[in-house]
Amino acid sequence: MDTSLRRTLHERGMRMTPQRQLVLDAVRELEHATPERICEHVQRVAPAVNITTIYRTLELLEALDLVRHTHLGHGAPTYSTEGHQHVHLVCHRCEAIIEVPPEELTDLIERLRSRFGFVLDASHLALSGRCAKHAEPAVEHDGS
Amino acid sequence: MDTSLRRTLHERGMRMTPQRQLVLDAVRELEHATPERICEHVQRVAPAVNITTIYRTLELLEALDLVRHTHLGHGAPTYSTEGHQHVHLVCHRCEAIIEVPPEELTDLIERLRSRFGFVLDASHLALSGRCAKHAEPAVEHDGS
DNA sequence: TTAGGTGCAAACTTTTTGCCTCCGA
DNA sequence: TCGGAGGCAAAAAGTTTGCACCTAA
Repeated sequence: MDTSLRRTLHERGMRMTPQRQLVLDAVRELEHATPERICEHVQRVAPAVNITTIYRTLELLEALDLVRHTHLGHGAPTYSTEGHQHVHLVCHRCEAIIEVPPEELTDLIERLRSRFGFVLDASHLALSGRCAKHAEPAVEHDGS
Repeated sequence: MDTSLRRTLHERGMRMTPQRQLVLDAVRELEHATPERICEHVQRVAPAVNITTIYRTLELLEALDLVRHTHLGHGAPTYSTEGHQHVHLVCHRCEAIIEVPPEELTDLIERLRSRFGFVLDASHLALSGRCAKHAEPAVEHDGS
């Protein structure tokens, strides 16, 4: 399955290791997992794996574009893979997260690419705003 | 200028204080400032103000919808106000940030509101992806 | 036999908490 | 004089670094 990972690593003088495979697997299985959670997951199979290795491996996998991280609200970032495609609408009044299909962004993606040459990563995007329940602002801004 | 802030606080049994005014002013002046930078800025005028107060005040102002935070890349979040309107395209291969006018999002905002009741906060949005220079992925994903 | 990779411990950065004091309504 | 607010110190959370050891090429 990860022949291409092994090859990519080898091309760069790096090695495929059980730890790297386990971390990648964990990211794929968990989706939106923090380094902490990934570590716990990996340690169920290989208890000796250290959280330092998790961080180092996540950094590596991200540099190889195999995983990506997002800040959903406060706290630790969450990691996911391209396979996990959707957009997150994060309410900044409550902690609600609405997942919507990436098709909502098709037009925007096209526009950003043609105008700015920017390739939007729609595989896991977090957009902040207010959910239906909290649509009204907390403070009315008057003209004073 | 911040009569409305004073009133809002009072309605909730809270008080207007010099610290709160200074933090709000700092966020407005600096734009995209980290808590650290805001603290330094405030301390130029009032050296005794503690970073704890910065954090507490930012949390308060955010709850009142007067400021908002965004994660631009790694590291500490940055705070800004509604007055600072634009969208950030953050390249996750380099640290480049392209600022584009919020009008690019008009359609999306409409769609999210009508379909999901979600009010997107377009005042300072960070979209991650790859800039023109880094448009090609680091690893070619083959079918193997 | 050499360089990459890992584990471990410690350092570091960023944020939160507890507690005491101060102060305005 | 009561409760909100801020300062200070310590703790907690999250991440990085230094270093020794191990191992696959």
